[in-house]
Amino acid sequence: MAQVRPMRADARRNYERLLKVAAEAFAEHGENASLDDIAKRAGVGSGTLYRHFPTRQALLEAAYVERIEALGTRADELAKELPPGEALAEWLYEVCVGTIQVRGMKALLGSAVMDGSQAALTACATSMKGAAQRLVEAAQREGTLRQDIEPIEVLRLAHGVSTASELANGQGKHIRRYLSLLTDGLRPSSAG
Amino acid sequence: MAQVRPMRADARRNYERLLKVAAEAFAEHGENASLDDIAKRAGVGSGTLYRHFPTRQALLEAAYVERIEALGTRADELAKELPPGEALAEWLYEVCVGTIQVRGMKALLGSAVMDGSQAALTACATSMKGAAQRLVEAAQREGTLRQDIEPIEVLRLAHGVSTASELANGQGKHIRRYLSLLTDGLRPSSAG
DNA sequence: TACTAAACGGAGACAGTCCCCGCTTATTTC
DNA sequence: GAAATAAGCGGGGACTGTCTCCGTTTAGTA
Repeated sequence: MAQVRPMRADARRNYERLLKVAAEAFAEHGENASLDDIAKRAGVGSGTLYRHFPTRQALLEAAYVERIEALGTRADELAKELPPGEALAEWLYEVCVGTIQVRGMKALLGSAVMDGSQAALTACATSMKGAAQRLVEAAQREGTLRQDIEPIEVLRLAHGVSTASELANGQGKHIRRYLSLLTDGLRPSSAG
Repeated sequence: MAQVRPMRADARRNYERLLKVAAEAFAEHGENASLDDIAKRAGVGSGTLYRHFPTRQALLEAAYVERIEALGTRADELAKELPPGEALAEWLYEVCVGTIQVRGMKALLGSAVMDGSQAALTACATSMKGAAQRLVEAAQREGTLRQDIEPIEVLRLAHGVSTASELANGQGKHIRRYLSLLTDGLRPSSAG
């Protein structure tokens, strides 16, 4: 394997600054924050930005990997603390909250679970899918989640729930409700 | 009431052409089709386009009202043909299909059911919400839909289902499945 | 200190939005 | 039919954003 020579000091510095500024900008203006503006705020030319991050996706991804990987870790914590079904439910809740509250993460998570997206191979995607798989399989073993459903489908449906909650425009106030509608179904409960 | 003087013949002509071209363009390039390009293809200046349709939303709406109102009519047809629960299910399916297949309609339907959107007062929004209300209330009376859910929530959830199906990227192949997951819930069926 | 490859940065080509305002024309009036 | 007029046209241009190219600068090395 070719030895990867370490980044030059100035390059590393710029890279870090760009990431920091980008995270702020995406949080503030959403996924369409101006890239030239991010470069400017980071005190570099736009050429530098595009060299480090060839696409908006790449920058978005880099800016939020940590947060996404934290969701992966969180999945395992929840798996230890709660019974599988509840762990899955709570994890999906936290995923949805992140999706809505951190502007810019929606696009990223979306393309991570999108069939045919190049992003499907990225660290974010891998980490999300891994976490989902562990929780889903556990819940299925436990018998609280139907067998005929794939981990990635659960992620896609969660994304759908985020979309629905977003339309209700309450800073995520409706996530719990819509998630439980999805879990319980739209039919009247047998208890009702 | 002030008498509304009819549009001048040339104005009406341009208006019609713009609508026709816009519907094509949105279908082809999605909701972000270039407006100047639409003007050009319709053989008018961009000023003319912006005079008739001050915002992209306005154009989108005008281009698709008919189709949306057809969905309203369709709701009533289905209500006659099928028992309420099934009518609602089938109608939601058709709504989702439209949302996905006709590029550009997603944004429109989305803002129609979005809380706090100006579009919430438009013809599209009214017609969709009316149709949803009729079907939802019938299904609730019949007892096949839980009582604690609002018509607009059903529309939002359907929009979520469209989003999820879109991520699965099969030209709507997954709509039926995701819609029934929503209807039945994610728990194992009592039959299984 | 001198060399070199890596990295920088910003000008500029391009695409999109949207407004402004001088010009054109459909309609009305006589 | 000609003149008057207001409704409507249209494209130039200011602005914002993307992304590339290439001459210049600089970190790392010997």
